[in-house]
Amino acid sequence: MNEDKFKLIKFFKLLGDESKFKIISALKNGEKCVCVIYKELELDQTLVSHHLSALKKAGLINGRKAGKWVYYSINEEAFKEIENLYDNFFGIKNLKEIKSGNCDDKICVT
Amino acid sequence: MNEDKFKLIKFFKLLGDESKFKIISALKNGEKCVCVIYKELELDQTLVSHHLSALKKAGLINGRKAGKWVYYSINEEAFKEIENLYDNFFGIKNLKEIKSGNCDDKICVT
DNA sequence: CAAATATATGAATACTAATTCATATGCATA
DNA sequence: TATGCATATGAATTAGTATTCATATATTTG
Repeated sequence: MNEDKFKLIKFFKLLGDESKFKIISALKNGEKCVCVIYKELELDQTLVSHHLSALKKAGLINGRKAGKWVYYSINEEAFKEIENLYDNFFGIKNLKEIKSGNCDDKICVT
Repeated sequence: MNEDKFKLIKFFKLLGDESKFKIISALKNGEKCVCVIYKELELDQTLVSHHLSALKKAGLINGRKAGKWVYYSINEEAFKEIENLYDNFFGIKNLKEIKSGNCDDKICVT
């Protein structure tokens, strides 16, 4: 489906940014508050905040507020979904044997 | 390893572009020459050419020249590698149970 | 060889997204 | 309540990348 394609593209676009990738990596082993994340990654607080809000908006992470702090964690369901979508689209197991799509066929012939 | 991280990020960045994503999709079932690709996707020849060269440079596709034509195909080895790297980094199977990384620990305490 | 076709390339332009900057909000506590 | 810390937000700036444009190269064919 087409929705799926865009979900995947969006996921790739987000994770294709080094800062966001690092943030997700940092959350792999469980939730962390913003201050821990940005100190750990040596990134600006405000920058991390922007990235977090993009990741949250995309549904890849969850936020939990506790007092002064906000704890972010990976949304495992979202990752599972992405992994399924990926398998449908590109999973190596789905690559068919080479079929020729050469220029003698109807699309390319002049 | 760090090399691996950058390989993954690069992959995501490339596939995060809709045109490149479509091109890879178009190659799923086997090699195609440039003219088939750009007509099929209704994209400019020169644009497709640029994207193909980026994908090739990144090692995600192979090119085979035959007369006037150049046939591109997915580099399955590269995809396998990426899939392994992904599993190591984010694979849902690798996500640990929540461990708290809260602000009482040494990093965040003031 | 001349003309046509397939592809590539480099520079110009247009976009998009990341980063920074200034500042606001909310909560905790002295 | 005044101060300080944690986080968020919006605007300004910067950087990076996609797309287009003009053109070059290679190959095939009449």
